[in-house]
Formats: sequence, C-alpha cells, structure tokens
Amino acid sequence: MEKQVIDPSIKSIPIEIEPPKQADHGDFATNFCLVASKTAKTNPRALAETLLPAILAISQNRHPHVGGDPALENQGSLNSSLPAGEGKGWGINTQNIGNPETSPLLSAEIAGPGFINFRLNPAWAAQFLTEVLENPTTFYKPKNDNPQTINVEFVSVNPNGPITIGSGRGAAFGSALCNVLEAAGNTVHREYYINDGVNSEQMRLFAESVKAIIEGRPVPDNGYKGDYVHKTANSISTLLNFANVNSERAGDIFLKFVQDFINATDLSEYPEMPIAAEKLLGLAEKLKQADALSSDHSELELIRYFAEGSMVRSQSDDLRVFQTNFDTWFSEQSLHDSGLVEQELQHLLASNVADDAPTRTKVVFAKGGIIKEVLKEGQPIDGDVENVEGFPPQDWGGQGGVESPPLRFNGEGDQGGEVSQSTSSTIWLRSTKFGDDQDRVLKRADGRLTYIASDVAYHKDKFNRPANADKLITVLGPDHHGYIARLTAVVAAMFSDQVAPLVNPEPLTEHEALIYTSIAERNQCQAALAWAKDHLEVQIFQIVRFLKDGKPAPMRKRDGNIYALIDLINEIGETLKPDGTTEEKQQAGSDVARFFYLMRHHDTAMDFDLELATKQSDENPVFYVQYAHARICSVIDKAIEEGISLPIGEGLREGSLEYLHLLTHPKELALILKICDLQNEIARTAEDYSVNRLTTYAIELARTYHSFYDSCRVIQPDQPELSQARLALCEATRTALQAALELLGVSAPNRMDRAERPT
RNA sequence: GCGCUCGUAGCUCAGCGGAUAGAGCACCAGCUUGCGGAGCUGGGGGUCGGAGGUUCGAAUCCUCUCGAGCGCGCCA
Repeated sequence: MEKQVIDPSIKSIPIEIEPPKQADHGDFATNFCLVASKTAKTNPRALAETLLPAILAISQNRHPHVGGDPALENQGSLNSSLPAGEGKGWGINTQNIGNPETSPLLSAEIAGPGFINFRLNPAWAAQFLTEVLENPTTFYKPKNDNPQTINVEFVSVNPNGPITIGSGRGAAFGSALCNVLEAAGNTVHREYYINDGVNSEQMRLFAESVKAIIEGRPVPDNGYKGDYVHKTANSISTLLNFANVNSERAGDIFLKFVQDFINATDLSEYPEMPIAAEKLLGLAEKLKQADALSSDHSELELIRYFAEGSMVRSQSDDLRVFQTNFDTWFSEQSLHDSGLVEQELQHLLASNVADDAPTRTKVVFAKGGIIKEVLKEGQPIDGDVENVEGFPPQDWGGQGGVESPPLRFNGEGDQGGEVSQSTSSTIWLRSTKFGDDQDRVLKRADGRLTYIASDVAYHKDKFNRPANADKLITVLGPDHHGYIARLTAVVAAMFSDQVAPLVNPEPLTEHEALIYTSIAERNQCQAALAWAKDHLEVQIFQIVRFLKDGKPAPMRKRDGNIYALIDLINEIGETLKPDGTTEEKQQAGSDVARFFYLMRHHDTAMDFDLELATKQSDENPVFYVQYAHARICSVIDKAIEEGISLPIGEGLREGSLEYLHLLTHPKELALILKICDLQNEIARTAEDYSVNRLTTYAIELARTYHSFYDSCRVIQPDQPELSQARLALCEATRTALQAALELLGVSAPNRMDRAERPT
C-alpha cells in the first residue's frame, strides 16, 4: 500500500478522547477523524484508516505507567492519563495489540462514520491505583499551568438576622467552589463582607425594631419581628437595666466579660472575632460613660452595636456548623473609619469619572445591548431625598458632616472633607461610561455616602486579599441580579486611569457623544470596562423556593416568618439521629442540607421540599454515597481481620501492589476508570463553577462501587493475591469518595447506623 | 420594556457538538447456606416546549416563538 500523506495542518486540531455512552463502543473513543477530515481534505473514515497505523509508530513497547503521554500532554486532563494507540492494521475488525501484561490497549477499531474506539487493557489501567494509594491527598488534583490567586466573597448578608435557608445555598455553593478552585491549584481567599455601614437604612430599622421591643412599643412599619429579634431585645434589655441601676460598674463588668471571651478564643480560627469584639468593646466603653444612656440617640447606637455584634457572632457560628469558613470577615464601616472611602471618592473625582454636575445620564438599551437612546436628566434641586422612605432621618446622624459616627476605634477616620461637607451637590459616579444603564449616586446632597461609595473602596481593597489577586469572584443571591452592571462599572471606574486605552480611531457616534467627551475618553473607558469584566466575576445563584405542605412558603426576615439555616440543620439531625449528640445531629443535618443544595446547578431555581429534607431524608442520595464509604471501611476492617494486607500510605510495602494486574473484570475496570475521572471532573468544575457536577460524580462513583461489590467478592482467603488487589481497589475508591465528599463539605463516615425498617 | 434563568420519563432532576438521550423516586419481576440488602440485576415508560438555522452530526450552538420564575431604588 502506498504511504499516505496527511495534511500537517491537522496537528493544530485538539484531540478529544471520551468514554462513549455505549459500552460496546469500547472504553474510550475519539472523534478526531470526524473533526479533522475537512482540514485534512479527506473523508473521516479514510483519515482514520490512514491515521491508525501512523499512530502506531509512536509507542510499540510502552511500559505500563500512569501519567502523561508527551504526545497528548497538551490535549486535556483526562487524555493525559490515557495511552496512545498502538498496533498493526486497521479496519472494522478489532485488532489485538501488544502483549497482555504490559500493553495499554487490548484493541483499537474504526467504527461508525469515523470514530476510533479503544479498549483498554485492564491490567495496565490498574496501575493507576498505585498513584492513588501512594498519593491519596494529591492524585485527584489536576495540573494547573496557570494558577491564579482568587478572592471569593460569598454569603455577606446583613448583620440583622440569622443565616436563612435562602442564604444557605450561597454558603454551600461558595464554600464548595472555594474548595474546588483550591484543589485545582489556585490560591483562594474566602471572604465575608459585613454590611455594617452606619448609613444603612436597613440596619437603622433593625436597631429601631429592637429598641421598640425593649420599650414595649410596637415595632415600626416594615420593621423586624422575628423571634430572634425578641431574643436579642431581651438580652440587651437585661444589660440596660443592669447598666441603669449600676452604671458606674456595668461597663467594667461587661468589658471584662468581653476581654475574657476574646482571650479564650483562638483568633486564627475565628477571623470574624475582631469585628464582633470591636463592636462589643465599643459597647462596653459606652457603658462606662455614666451619661451614655441619658440620650435617646446614644441608646439607639448602643442597641445597634450590641445587636450587630451578636448577629455577626451567631452567623459565624451557624456557618461553621455548615462547614463554611472564611479567611476574612470584612467590615464595611471600617472602610469609612479608615478614610478609604473618602480617599477613593477623591480618586474618582480626579479621574473625571465622578463629578457633581446636576445631571444624570440614562441609557436605554435595545435588545442585544445596543444603545437605543441616551437621556440627560436634570437633577431636581429639592425633593429627591425626601422621596425616599424614612428620610430625612430623625434621630440618626449619618457621616460626612451631619454628625460624626457614634464611636471610633481606629483613630480619626473622619470624612476627609475636601468635598462638600454638608451641603448642596450630589456626587455622581458616571457609570454610564462603563456600560451601566444609569449614573449612580456616590454621595447624597446631604453629605451621606451611599452603599456604592463603600463598594468602590471595598473592591479596591479586596485585590489585596490574596496579595495582588488576579481575580475577584462575588457570589450573590438572585435579588442582586441588577447589581452586576453597576458593580462592574465601579471596578472599571476605579481602575480607569490604570489601563491602556483601546486603539479605536472611529469618531464618536451620536449616542457616544452624549456619554463621552472625546474619542480618547471612550477608548479609555471601554478598555477599563473590559479589564473589569476580566477581573470581577459575579456568580448569581438562583432562587430557592421552599415548599411546606406542598405549598410555597414565604421567607421574609422582617415579618418574622423566617427559617434559619441552623434550624433546618437541627431538624434534619433530630430526625436522623434522635439519640445522637448535638454534634452528631448537626453533622448529619449539615451533610444532608449541603448535598441537597449542591445537587442542582447554582444558576437554576430549585425547590427545597422541607418535608422531604426533614422527614423522609433517608431518601436523600447523600446516604447512598456515604453508605458506599461506610461499606468500604467495613470491608477493609474485615479483610485486615482475615489477614489480607492493605498497602496504603506509609505502610506501603514493596511489591504489595504487584497483583493489580489481576483486576481484569469489567466492573473492576469501570471502577478504576471512574476513580481516574475525578481529576478531570475537578478541572472542569474549576473552569465553569458547576459544583453540582461533583455530587453527580460522587453518586456515580458510589454506584460503580456498589455494582463492583455485587459482582466481585473482595475477601477470598483461597485467593490471597486477588483479594489483595481488590482490597487496594476498595481503598482507592474510598480515597476518591472521601476526596469528592470533602470538596463538597460533606462528611465521609466510617460507619452508618442502620435505618429502622418499618415492618 | 430591558436583562438573567429554566422548559428532558408520571414526579424530582443529570447530561463536554457525537453513535441507541440517562439516574433517583414511583410501578413490575428477580438476586444473599459469602466481605454492611441504606445494596445489586432486569423491565415498562421520551415528538429533549415549538419552528427555523449552523454542522458530516444538535437536548447541547445561533435566531425567532410559546410558557414559567426572578431582577431592574439617592435600599443594602
């Protein structure tokens, strides 16, 4: 036969190798010939027939090993652990290849329109187990050629109530995402943003609600009414009574209490402590001032500090139970106190992306993000503030000039004061220059700063955690969808003076002329926007609808109809482990809730059936997975009792893995391949953040094991070599299961209590 | 109006442009003188909302359309 010449340009086409859905199509298949046929200027089948023998020349005598084939190294993670095809001949008929002990492949064949199907040599594939057993904590971590430092902010609810089951989804997703990003070789910083700015209307309302309860008045309209509000009010009430009766000593006593508490706490494990402690210490200082309680104003501050501090504490306690931990709890107010907000505001003004001109630009977009209309609105001189609910505040001083914030712990930290201290002009962020649909207020005419102003400083500061962070990921709830554009605009505006402008000599369009003053400005701003989109990724998780008695249950903090995450955890735990310790109950509850949240893609709405989660929770797939783990542990224990050695970790004995080639059963091969696949799943998850993939993987791995277990008896005293090989497979499976569950934040129990079966 | 998301088995949902679209629950029939039966094996069940388009090939990508959910504050 004549030697075929293949167009060399097909070298640039990526090779994809996947396990086919049909088992009789082999263990792996590649569609390369289908993809490359056009480039190669031939039909797929002919290309396959030419290519197969050409591939053969690469590796006639491969040694069995696990790891990358240099020829395939750059083609993707799964592929790198696969062998290259080798053999003679081609055609529809299966070709047997190499010798049965060491050849990677049993066969390779051309099928269908031009697929090449590979059948692995199980004995060769089993060598992968050596890798697993020798490196149980790293075998599943994919190679990462471009490791990044990433700040991930998630949960970040207001300190005015417990973590709800709604926020629970963000906690589960965010924490699991961090785990996966880390496993994929990145450096991750977990961050919680405490919305404790003294300007916050919501927090003021919260404090006023607590105060009303203390004083026996009805809470304000739209105020907070839940049980926890009363609980907080009661403890403050006790404190206040004590302080009033014994004001000269109350502060000292409370101060000592707080300090003892702090001293007894390992701060490295409780990163939120400085914030909560700061608030509580502030409260103690207040109590020490004899006249502190004389004015209504101060008492509200005091109540607010206590309420916020205790809420932050209880939130962090609940999250810790939920296997959700943070490196940094960041206080919004600290940005004001340190002057960073004012500093960044000046920066924006200096960069000409913010000003106090009395107009606002609004952009109307047509479908596809095309600008349809640009409107310039004049700013009402009066009345714009009064339209806002609750304004002007009667008894609450804001910052920036009306009054100083009530307490200071970080020295001066006042508002700087170069911009209008207390009067007249609203300061606008010209966010329409950065793709937002309207300009945003940074500073109100009365001098108070908006939430966006904090955001500017916050996002700049965030890039320091980790140092010189490559990327910020912010996980937000479904009600924050409209926030993406302005947040991106904020980041773009902040760095607008630091990026290279686009090169675009096109004159300004009619619309652009209303937004930008020059071509240069447009090119600068659009470059900044591109930079921002590149460095800030907002991940929205969709709504969780809670079903109680089959009907949607409303979930609002303010009307008290609230369902706390910790209550859900406790209820599930109570059902599952009625005789367990609190810790055991919460572990079980957390496991079920986390798995439940993580089973669905974060960006799709999900129903959370409260009956199912609490009452019928043994139907939850998490038990299926955990049962597989417990079962393996049991088998291993039993095997060791029977004198079968298990080669793991430091006890790895030379030669003890020499029988792995006996693992030739189809179920054994399937299990080995599934374990091998974990690395690939993690790599993909780190790319597209679809953490739910790992729950699916865990279920499939468990199923593959159960199926193997049913077909292949592990402990067979008359076949010690096979037993040992299968035991190694069991341990490798256990290791992979444990790794997957750990990433999900779900425990991998060594044993599980049998459920009581109704008779 | 604009934006985001979803529509796949009776129900809840998986599904990386590939070959005959999968799992759990529910239903039916089996499996243990053997390592945990919370398990395994098999079966019935589908116009992947609809219509076009791109492609050798579409549940997957594009456009349109129908239906459902959510979001668009000088709130945070």
